[in-house]
Amino acid sequence: MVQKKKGPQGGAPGDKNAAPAEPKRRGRPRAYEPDVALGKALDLFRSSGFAATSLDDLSAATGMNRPSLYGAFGDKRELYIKSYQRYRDNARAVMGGIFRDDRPVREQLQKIFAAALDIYLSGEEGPRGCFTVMTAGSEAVADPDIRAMVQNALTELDKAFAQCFRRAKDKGELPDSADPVVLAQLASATVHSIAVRARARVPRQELEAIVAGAIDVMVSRKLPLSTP
Amino acid sequence: MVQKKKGPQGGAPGDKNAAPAEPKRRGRPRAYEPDVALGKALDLFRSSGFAATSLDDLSAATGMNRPSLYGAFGDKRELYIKSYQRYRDNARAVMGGIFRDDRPVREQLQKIFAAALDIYLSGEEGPRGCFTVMTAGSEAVADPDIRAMVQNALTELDKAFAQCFRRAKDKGELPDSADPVVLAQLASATVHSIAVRARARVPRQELEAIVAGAIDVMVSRKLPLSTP
DNA sequence: GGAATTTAGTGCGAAATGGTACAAAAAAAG
DNA sequence: CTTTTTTTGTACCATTTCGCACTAAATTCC
Repeated sequence: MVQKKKGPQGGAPGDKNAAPAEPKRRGRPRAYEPDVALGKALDLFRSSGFAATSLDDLSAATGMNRPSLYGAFGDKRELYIKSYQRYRDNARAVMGGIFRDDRPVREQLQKIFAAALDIYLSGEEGPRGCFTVMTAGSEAVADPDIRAMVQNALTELDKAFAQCFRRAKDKGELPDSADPVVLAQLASATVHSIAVRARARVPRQELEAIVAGAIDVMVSRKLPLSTP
Repeated sequence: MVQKKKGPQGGAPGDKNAAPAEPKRRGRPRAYEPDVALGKALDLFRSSGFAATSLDDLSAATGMNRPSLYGAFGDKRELYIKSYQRYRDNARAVMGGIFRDDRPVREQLQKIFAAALDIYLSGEEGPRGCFTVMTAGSEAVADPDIRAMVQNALTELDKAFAQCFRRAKDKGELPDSADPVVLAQLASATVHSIAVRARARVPRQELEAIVAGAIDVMVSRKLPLSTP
């Protein structure tokens, strides 16, 4: 039993605000919290990929035995997909906020890339990179459903960056000649690149230097000041 | 028996120029050509990755049975490493020439990216992307030897691009403000990005558009003509 | 307290996997 | 022709892997 035993979950009766839709389970209570378990599964998949992660590994990491795993999430592929969706949900939650709020582009880009680096470099046994990039490199070619999710993630990032640059251009932070879509693709490419390098254990400092250089090129450091 | 049966390999006696160092094998002749077999193994690994490729798959693809595979290349990991080295040798052969010869940067970049796209989009059952990126996403975190090779590949590309931009700057094709190292990182990032997208089956046309946009930003299309 | 319901946990089984032992085969050397 | 050397191909083994029956628990409803 790996996971923390769940205490009485209801709290005071009539407490509807705490956990959404947890009325009164009927049979034996679960010994795991699905959310926690899925997080552990995601960690494993991010470290080792789909094929190199066995159900036994997942079972050990989640603290659920295989039948429970199966009952809760379906077979390995479904678990992978659910893990990936969770990864994306989290990424969206983290990045979305930064993308949304209104700052000078340069500052915004810095925050976005820093957040990406945090995601890619986290992990107890080495950095784990970007799960989208990893999935593209493994399952995406052969599995249409998974591929669709990857494509989705890629275009979503492109679009977020594009909007970011479009707004900056509207605010006069970028020259008229700037093409938001092209800049967005460059920004995405920088993200992909640091994701790849992170998996190769390139030190954070180097990755930050790459990011800094890329930002300088995308939003030319020396434009709004003077034209020599 | 999948591979073409090898004919009498010597040719006329004294023919030393044909195959280098093929004197006179002593025992039973091999039923396969190691080079061809390694190529097939590489194809498989590129499509499915290390973990998802079984020795049976490799045996079937190469036409060698497992003991022969083992005798010729060692265990699965060694075979993977040799496959990767072969991939890199080939990539170097293709790209190296383009990097070396002396052209206007813009033209040179176009040729480099086109060559990369050819490598990434080839493959009978779908595009196979960049083996370096794939390996970074799978084996590189846990296996130090493999990781070292990946790091090597990454920095080699960075350096090649950097030299390319440095030369262009010397020739006056780039402004003094241009930083060859930063531009090189952007170029590498573009390569990584189209590699990832290729695996997600993004159509070639889109990838070419990304490349075109990136080139425009790196070597500003409208600089040598006028400064508005 | 007892029925119903839901989960946990053991354990089985069929298939696949990586690796190897061993004999038969094919060539050169003597 | 016999020996030696090298490779092939079959067969095998130990382990892992995925998935699922089936029983034992834990909880709610009556």
